[in-house]
Amino acid sequence: MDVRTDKRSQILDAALKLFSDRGFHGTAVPDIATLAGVGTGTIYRYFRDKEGLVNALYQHWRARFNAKVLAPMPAGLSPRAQFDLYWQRLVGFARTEPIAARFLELHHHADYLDETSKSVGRVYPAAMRTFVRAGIGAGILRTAPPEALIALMQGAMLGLLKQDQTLPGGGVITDQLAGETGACLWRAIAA
Amino acid sequence: MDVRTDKRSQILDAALKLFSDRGFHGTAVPDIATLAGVGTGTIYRYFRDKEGLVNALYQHWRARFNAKVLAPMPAGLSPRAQFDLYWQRLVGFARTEPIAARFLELHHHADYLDETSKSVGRVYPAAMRTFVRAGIGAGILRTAPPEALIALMQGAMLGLLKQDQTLPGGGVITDQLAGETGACLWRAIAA
Amino acid sequence: MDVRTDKRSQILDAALKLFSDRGFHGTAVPDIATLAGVGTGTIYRYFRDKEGLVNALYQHWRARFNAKVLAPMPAGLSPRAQFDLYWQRLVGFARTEPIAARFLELHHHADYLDETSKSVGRVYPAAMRTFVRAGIGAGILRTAPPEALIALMQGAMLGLLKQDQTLPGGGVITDQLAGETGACLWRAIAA
Amino acid sequence: MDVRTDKRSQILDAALKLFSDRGFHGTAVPDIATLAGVGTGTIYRYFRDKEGLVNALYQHWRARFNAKVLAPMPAGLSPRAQFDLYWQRLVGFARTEPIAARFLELHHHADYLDETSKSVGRVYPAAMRTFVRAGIGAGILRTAPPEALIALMQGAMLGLLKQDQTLPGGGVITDQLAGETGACLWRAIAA
DNA sequence: AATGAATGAGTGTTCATTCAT
DNA sequence: AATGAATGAACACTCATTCAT
Repeated sequence: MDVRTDKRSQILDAALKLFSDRGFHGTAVPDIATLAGVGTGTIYRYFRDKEGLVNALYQHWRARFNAKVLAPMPAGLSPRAQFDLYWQRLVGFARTEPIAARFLELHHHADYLDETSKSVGRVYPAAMRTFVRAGIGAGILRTAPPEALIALMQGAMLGLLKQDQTLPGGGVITDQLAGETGACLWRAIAA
Repeated sequence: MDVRTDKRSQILDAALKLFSDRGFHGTAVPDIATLAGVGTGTIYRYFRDKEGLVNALYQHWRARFNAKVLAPMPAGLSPRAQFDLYWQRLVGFARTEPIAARFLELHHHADYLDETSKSVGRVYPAAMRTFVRAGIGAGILRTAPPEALIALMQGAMLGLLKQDQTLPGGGVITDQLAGETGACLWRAIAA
Repeated sequence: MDVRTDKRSQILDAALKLFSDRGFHGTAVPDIATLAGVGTGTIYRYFRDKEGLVNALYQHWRARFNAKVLAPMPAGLSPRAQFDLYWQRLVGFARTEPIAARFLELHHHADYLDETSKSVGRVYPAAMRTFVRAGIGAGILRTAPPEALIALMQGAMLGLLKQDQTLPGGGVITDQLAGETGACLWRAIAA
Repeated sequence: MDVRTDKRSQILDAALKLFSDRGFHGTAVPDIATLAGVGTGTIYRYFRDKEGLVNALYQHWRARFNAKVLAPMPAGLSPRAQFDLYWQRLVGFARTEPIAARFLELHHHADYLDETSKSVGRVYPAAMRTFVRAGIGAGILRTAPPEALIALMQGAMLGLLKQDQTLPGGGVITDQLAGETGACLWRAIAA
């Protein structure tokens, strides 16, 4: 077990939890240290400063999100099956990593994110735009402004997340709920 | 013009702008005073403290939002027309008060909101739930978990708002975009 | 009595004493505040930061020193009388402002001094160089490398100051001591 | 070469350089370790703590200085020749060990020096005092307060050192400059 | 013996809040 | 009523020192 990596991830985990609960400015560095079970100074051995920490955290989770949701699709899937897989991945991420999902949403476009973070953050929206445009062009998706379809797809996920957070402990996004929402969503955007 | 009321709203306006830009913890009280054109101390004549200010602000705008979106519907509207009116009001609020819309979304469920704020914040979700349940019961809306339909309705708006914020100056939610999104949304949730 | 000016000079006085006792890095800002009888935060209302404070202090005292020592000489003085007056001014400054004299010596060429400070700090050495060169050219001062004469003039003062600091409370530089040292010094440098 | 001694002197060398550049409080212990090419913890195997290190350093160099400058004079030298030798030794130390010379000057009377350091530091001034008093008594030096003559002798050296530090790299104290300064100085103090 | 990762007391600085004017 | 200078608690961050390896 690599100790260095170990402490680093303890810090990242603690920061993830606190930042997504209280926001960046609402979280004190010593609180992160305490939750991580390390000394305050230790945080500064792994990250340049508090901003360096959020950025590392953002890049870490945004990259994982991208990897999971934008992984290559198996060839030969029908458009509907493609959509289902995409939706399933999105829901999967939100369910296995609800705190990270909230963190990513909360810190999108924050002004303490550096260029690298912003750049990783642009990957997913860009892929969405490409996907939607292609779908409309191929006559699979409704002929409507891409922004409308994107708003619906992004929003459906946000809507589920928001409700999930309302309940203590979350865990509301059941298979059935996710499936039904996906089905409705497809009906909204399909041609 | 009542001077007292005048200063109070100058403060509320300044706070709205800064809180929605930088968040609660990222905003300094003296900055609010400067932007409002009043002395720092003056803020404490109108509000108990910084938390009192956000709560007043939240309650003010949440109430206006509720009043606008949940206003009584004219009698005799078809379900579809009712939905259109509701959607139109939602979009209307987001377009005439984009900063307030962002503020409300950003501060939903923040831990510095007091019971009154939380209570006002529950009115709209509750109304949505009632509306959706009634719609399903009446066979107008799709037979699906109410949470799914709510997620779609809430989310569609959030999706538009998010894209709007991405662009500098916003203003992207055109009549056409709003209309098309509403139409898709109806298709998603209608029976 | 201008309160603003008052607090500012209390802070400058406290900083002068502590910086010249313990050096820049050895002095904690809260200690300055305590000695000045103000809150810690108050220091930052008058000075950008700790460096801003030392620089203000340095410029203040270096300017006073320059004004006193380099003030225009009455016309018609013999070279010897000119030298005596200059020496008298130098000793006068060291005696009336021993702490400032020590502060100036201690912080000469410190790397936290900004360009303005360095620039004010160059005035006196430059004047010395000019004076010495002119004196040599006029046959009044010994024909020797200017650096040698400057070293002697600067050093004589430093030598007195150093001894003064050794004794508790200082106050050793009596009129007689200053006069004799000046006389010897003149013998060293006169043609 | 004894490894233990070797590391110890690497540390002393690094500390000398940094302390004379940035002062005691301005120098971080890990920086000393890095410059010395040893681990941070190693410093604490050779010295109790940071204060122990400065004190060892001060005592080391003050002792070398004393040994060099106060070494017994060959018998039978004329007063003038004795003075010349003394001055030559002083200049020699400043030229072969400019960093140590600066270090000793900078840390004279610092409050983190312990009794031993202060005691070693008193040897040279005491010897000076004895020498000057004897010279005056013997009619060789000017009849003037000893403090005046000491101030001139100490100061001349300081004056040269100060100018040397002003120039990048130093090395300004040429044989000629040192000789001329010494000659002037003798003129100042000789009877 | 030597290390350097880890620590937490201590630093410089900010900012919510007060209060004399 | 309105102010903004003043405050000190709380923050982000540093660094002398320790200790497991």
